[in-house]
Amino acid sequence: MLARNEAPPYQNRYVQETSAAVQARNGANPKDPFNATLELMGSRRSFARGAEIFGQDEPVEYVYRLIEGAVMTFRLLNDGRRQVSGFHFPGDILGLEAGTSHRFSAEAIGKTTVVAVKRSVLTAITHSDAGVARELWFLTARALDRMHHLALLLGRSNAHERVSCFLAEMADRLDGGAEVELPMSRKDIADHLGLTIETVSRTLSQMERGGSIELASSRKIRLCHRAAFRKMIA
Amino acid sequence: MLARNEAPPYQNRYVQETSAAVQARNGANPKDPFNATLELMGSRRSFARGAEIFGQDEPVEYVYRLIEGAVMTFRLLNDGRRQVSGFHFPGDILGLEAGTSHRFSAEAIGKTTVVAVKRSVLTAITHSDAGVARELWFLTARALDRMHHLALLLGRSNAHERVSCFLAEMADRLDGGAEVELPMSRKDIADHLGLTIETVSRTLSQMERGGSIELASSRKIRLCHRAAFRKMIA
DNA sequence: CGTCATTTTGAAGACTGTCAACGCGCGTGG
DNA sequence: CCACGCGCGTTGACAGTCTTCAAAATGACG
Repeated sequence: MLARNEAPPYQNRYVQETSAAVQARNGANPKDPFNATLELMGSRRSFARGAEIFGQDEPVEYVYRLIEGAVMTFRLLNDGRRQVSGFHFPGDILGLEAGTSHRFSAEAIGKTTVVAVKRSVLTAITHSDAGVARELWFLTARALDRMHHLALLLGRSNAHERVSCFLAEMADRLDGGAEVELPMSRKDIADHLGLTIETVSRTLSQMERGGSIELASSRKIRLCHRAAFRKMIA
Repeated sequence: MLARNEAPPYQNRYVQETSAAVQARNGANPKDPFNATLELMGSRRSFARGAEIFGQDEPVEYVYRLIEGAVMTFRLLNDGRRQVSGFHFPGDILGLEAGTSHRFSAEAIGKTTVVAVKRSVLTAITHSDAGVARELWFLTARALDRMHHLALLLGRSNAHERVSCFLAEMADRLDGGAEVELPMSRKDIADHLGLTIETVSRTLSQMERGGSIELASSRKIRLCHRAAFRKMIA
């Protein structure tokens, strides 16, 4: 019944996943070799709210495993426009790049703890350990799948669908039952969904008036009919 | 001076790429081990215009290397809305999935020839050959980078920027100098850019009136100031 | 309790979508 | 050879959604 046991729509098509990939999504499990390796070789670091973990175009020095808190990744245009590509939670791997520079920035939302592993170490391992190389591939493929989902949302859905889909996703990830405590601001949500803060706010208000959600506070949202949210964007 | 030597904006941040990845982008080079492997193990297949190469949610049987023609990949919603995630040209790898089912569909645009390689064979190799595993990772990472670029385009730019960016990308890929011969229809472009065919058509007409392009025919477009297109979405 | 950031709400406007008609190119068949 | 139908693309008028601009309300924090 727990939210974490219900795969988000864009993930449940993975008929078969490596155990490590599953564990990476569900949180720390020191028994699995891949994440155990990360934990062993890495060192803990903490970031305050708003702190940049890494920046776009910077060389990749570390790969991060998120232990606590929340992180968003995004791209910026020179005129300030921002596209938040995703929100990341404990268990997620961050900054895993095949190239040598980061293709996007990562910023802590609220206080965040990570385990940082030297990318060079990880790379070195892939030369000998094909299992690790495949694991990196799986993680990247999952990120790619999410981006396909986001592109569909951004390109072919309206504000109501975008917000619904976002809430459904957060409900799955944040694991608070029907009650969702959002760590990010309206601006962050808007920049993720390709909307403005006003439209996000208005849409949430309309949804509350329509009875599909309840806004305990601006960040604490109760989804009344989760199934309805789930099938929003099949 | 050739278009192929000018990396598109979302690629030129790869400070370092494997040689095979570079060759995969630039077209057939039988000397590189990865593509040579594909050619050796695969068999040629041809598809007519509009033919489905593989469908979303189908099990992954083959991985394809595009030899001739053009292919588009897309996701569909049950109500018919479509998001074209990308257009693919000779040298590109198609249908490379980390999971067991395709996350999107692929359809031939015009007559297309591919080399199909059993995915199981490729997978088997990754267990022993870490180099191949890393190669698959690189290819997936490049696809991911493109999707980030697309998300920024879909989420944070207007019709004019989207079309400009699309034309710049096609000019780079199609390698016809300033003259671009588009293989895809207005509908395909619209579904890629999150617009309607009318908006795409209108935008192109406006660009022609503004002097930035010339429409020799509806599919043959001449870019007058390519640099201007390049920096549209930095 | 005051200040400032965040969020909500309102009104007006812009951009894109929708609906509809027309033009063009092309293959088919009379 | 030309009429016709059909798919594709273009253009116009209008409508709708979302954005922009503005201001009030709420909440966090010293």
